[in-house]
Amino acid sequence: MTARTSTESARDIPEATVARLPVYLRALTALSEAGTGTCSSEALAAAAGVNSAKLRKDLSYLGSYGTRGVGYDVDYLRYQIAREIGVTQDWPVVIVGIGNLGHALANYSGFRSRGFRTVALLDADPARHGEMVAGIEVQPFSDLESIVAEHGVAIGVIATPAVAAQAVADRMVACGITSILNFAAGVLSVPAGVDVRKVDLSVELQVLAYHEQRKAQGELA
Amino acid sequence: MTARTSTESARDIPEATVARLPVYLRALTALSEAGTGTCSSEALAAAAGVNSAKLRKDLSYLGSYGTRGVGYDVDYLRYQIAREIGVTQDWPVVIVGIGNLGHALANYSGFRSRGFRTVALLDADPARHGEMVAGIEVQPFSDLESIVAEHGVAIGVIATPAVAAQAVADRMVACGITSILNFAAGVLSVPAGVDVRKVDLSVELQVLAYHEQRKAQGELA
DNA sequence: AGGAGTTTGTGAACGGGAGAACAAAACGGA
DNA sequence: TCCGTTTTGTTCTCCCGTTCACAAACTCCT
Ligand SMILES: NC(=O)c1ccc[n+]([C@@H]2O[C@H](COP(=O)([O-])OP(=O)(O)OC[C@H]3O[C@@H](n4cnc5c(N)ncnc54)[C@H](O)[C@@H]3O)[C@@H](O)[C@H]2O)c1
Ligand SMILES: NC(=O)c1ccc[n+]([C@@H]2O[C@H](COP(=O)([O-])OP(=O)(O)OC[C@H]3O[C@@H](n4cnc5c(N)ncnc54)[C@H](O)[C@@H]3O)[C@@H](O)[C@H]2O)c1
Repeated sequence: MTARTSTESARDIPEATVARLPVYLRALTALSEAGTGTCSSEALAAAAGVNSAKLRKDLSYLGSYGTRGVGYDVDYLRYQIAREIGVTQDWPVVIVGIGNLGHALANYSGFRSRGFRTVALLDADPARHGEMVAGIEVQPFSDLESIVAEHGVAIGVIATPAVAAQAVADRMVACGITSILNFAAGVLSVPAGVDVRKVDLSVELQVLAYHEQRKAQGELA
Repeated sequence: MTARTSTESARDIPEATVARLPVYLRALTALSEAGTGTCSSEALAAAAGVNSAKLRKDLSYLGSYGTRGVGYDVDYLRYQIAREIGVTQDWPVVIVGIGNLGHALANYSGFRSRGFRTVALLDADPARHGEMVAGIEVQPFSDLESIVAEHGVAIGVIATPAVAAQAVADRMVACGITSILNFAAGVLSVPAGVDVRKVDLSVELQVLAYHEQRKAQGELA
């Protein structure tokens, strides 16, 4: 929006790099827990499953945190990446649609341990209200506005059926949520300034099926 | 492997296009159910949430299934895409790790309706054996080999904790599975010829957090 | 102090995908 | 039959991301 004259970490990081930083972060955490103090770009790249040149270029967008001839300090680099992607702070999250998938998400401990705190579970079905899931009570969807206002929620997760997803997204956007993780099928339309990421398991399986079919065809030749 | 002298559909489709074909397929299904017989690239692109030029280029890799001045026949195009990505046939699938996420996946009807049939639910924990989930009995993980052989399974889904994922993948590969959908964190190492797709929900949230943080920084300036 | 050995950070070449723009083709009406 | 309209299929250009390759920088050993 405005010109970016601020302090450090003001350079804009390529999207492809942003998507890999969490992978590096996880690999560094594993190394740290294993007692490793220092690692080379080669070793970290192997742990993260990427090319080492790509890793070094990715890290170079953050700054020069390595030492030539030595490598990277695991804990220091871990902190720098965590700070850059914003997981040093605590992100309140609401999950809407507590069905099969919503239950699994609510019970997933990996979110909490990475800086995401589920502050509410919402569902439109009155039969679900009051149920305790992972220590949190399922509340009516109509409580969305007050909860978002109270906790300053910026991130919402949609796990409702596809037909309800757009309406849920509209409500979320209206009350100030600016990032949405969507598990429902179909495209969400949201105003500019709101980020949507979509996870579509059917697409993943269908891509696998395509390649599988090609393998089978090849064998006939 | 060998030169590709076979019949039609022998051209190789770009990966980015392959990943979008399932999206077009879903949009076409919705149009068909709404009674639409014909649609333009513009209309279909809007329904799928992509640029119309991109859509036309994607479809051109399959062949010339449209009619200039008219558009595409919805059902005909739907069949052509389904055939190309291999969802006209039935794909048997095994799910390993029937915990929170495994339950949700087993209960998900969207897989069955898109040509994927869950033939077995496997778990290493004896306490889970015999439990019925979505009409299927949870079986011991050691039954993997016989089930894969019996049903000709080519696609496996891993929903175990991260520590077990590599071992599960090794067993899958050893008994002939050549496509894996992995929900566990960390990188899987598999031999060439085996496709792995990874779904990492934490990464998705962290990417959202990164952009969210940048938005917040911008407001201070 | 100096040289050999490592490893980072980055410039440059390369490849693939996105989007604009247009020619070719089909249709409909006169 | 012919012309205007619509929409596809494709070409061309640009941009982003990947990878190679190497100079700069640091450590360690003699
Ligand atoms: N279960 C899976 O493994 C899986 C996999 C891929 C995609 N999905 C998608 O995720 C979504 C949820 O799947 P599921 O299996 O959990 O479905 P589900 O039917 O079990 O749960 C949906 C929940 O959303 C609630 N809901 C419906 N309308 C609502 C509204 N307007 N506001 C708030 N809540 C509402 C329902 O009461 C229900 O509890 C679906 O869109 C599905 O396509 C699920
Ligand atoms: N629940 C979620 O929403 C969610 C989200 C993102 C990622 N994940 C990932 O998905 C995986 C599963 O998550 P979950 O919440 O279902 O965990 P969970 O602990 O509820 O379930 C794991 C299941 O795997 C079984 N298992 C363990 N070792 C096994 C082995 N060697 N062979 C076969 N089965 C084995 C366990 O008995 C258990 O039933 C984890 O890796 C998790 O990080 C889960």
